[in-house]
Amino acid sequence: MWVSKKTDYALRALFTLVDNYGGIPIPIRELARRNDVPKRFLEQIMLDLKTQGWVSSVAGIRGGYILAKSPTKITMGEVVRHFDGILAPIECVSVAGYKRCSQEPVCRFRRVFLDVRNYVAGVMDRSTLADVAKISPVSKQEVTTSFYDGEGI
Amino acid sequence: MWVSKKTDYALRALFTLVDNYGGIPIPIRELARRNDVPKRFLEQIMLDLKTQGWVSSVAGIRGGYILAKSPTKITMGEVVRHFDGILAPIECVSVAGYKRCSQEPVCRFRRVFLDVRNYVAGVMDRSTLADVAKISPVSKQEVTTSFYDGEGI
DNA sequence: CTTAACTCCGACTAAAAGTATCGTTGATTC
DNA sequence: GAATCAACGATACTTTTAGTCGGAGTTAAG
Repeated sequence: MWVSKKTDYALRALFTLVDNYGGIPIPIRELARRNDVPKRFLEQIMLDLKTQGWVSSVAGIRGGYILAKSPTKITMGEVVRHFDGILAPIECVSVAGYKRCSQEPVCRFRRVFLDVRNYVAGVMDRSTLADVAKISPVSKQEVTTSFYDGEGI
Repeated sequence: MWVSKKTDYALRALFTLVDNYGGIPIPIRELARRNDVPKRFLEQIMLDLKTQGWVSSVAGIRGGYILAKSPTKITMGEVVRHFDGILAPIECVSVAGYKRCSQEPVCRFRRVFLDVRNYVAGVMDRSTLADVAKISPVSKQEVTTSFYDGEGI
């Protein structure tokens, strides 16, 4: 698994804030409860999101968090990349975390990973929070079907 | 990065054996040297590949490893999945490592990850070692170009 | 029949990453 | 000034990663 819990939790909180965009601040306690995230851990994460300028906070009673930026201006790619470093499956095909590999002149499977990288980056960077917020949840039907398109995963 | 060094090293060794398919055994020392992999670590990995039935070994002097199965019968997906567990970005869209998530009925970004999973699984399970062995190494030119197709990664 | 070059096997370890928890302090409203 | 928040830094526990090590068993060649 290459999307960490931290990213997962961050996205959960962000989408709650997207739904609430323009409304009154939501306290961490509430964000944690609604999204089934450990409150103390979410605290850390929200602080991080704030540093990134994606959310802003109001202290004191009646305080909490709101989205600081339009959901059309934040992409899935930015969020995942921020918490997990790189989107690429392997460093030799990453820009953000590129590392030279001694085998580059002869490596053949590198192209396969490059292909994957390009697809993932494309999807992630094209998906804004606003876009994704409109998506309807994946049904069990749908998952089961797609699981057996290929050999599964 | 979600492809471990172990997988990387395993693939390097496997492609050397693919090139040598039908030839005499290659000792670990040689596999390690050619592919720039720590010998003692590769030892472990080769043993694992043997258990999987992908390679077989000859003990004693003049011994070493050969591919035990046709390169058309081993896929990138099998290898990566064996060492790294799952191909999916997150457990809730994986079969091999599926775990139920409390947010499934309301989660919207899950579909994005499902999309990624389907693509990755497709590419990986369709690519046999024989197919990939024919690929020419990625040129610097090519990488630089594709890096800037989208926003990079 | 010994020796050199191999594989095989289990245990071990060091470092990093992942997943949190805790104790306090400071801000804000009622 | 009491109640409810966020802010901050430190600490802790677990798992994964990326190896290393010593020695036992196997085989071919001289």
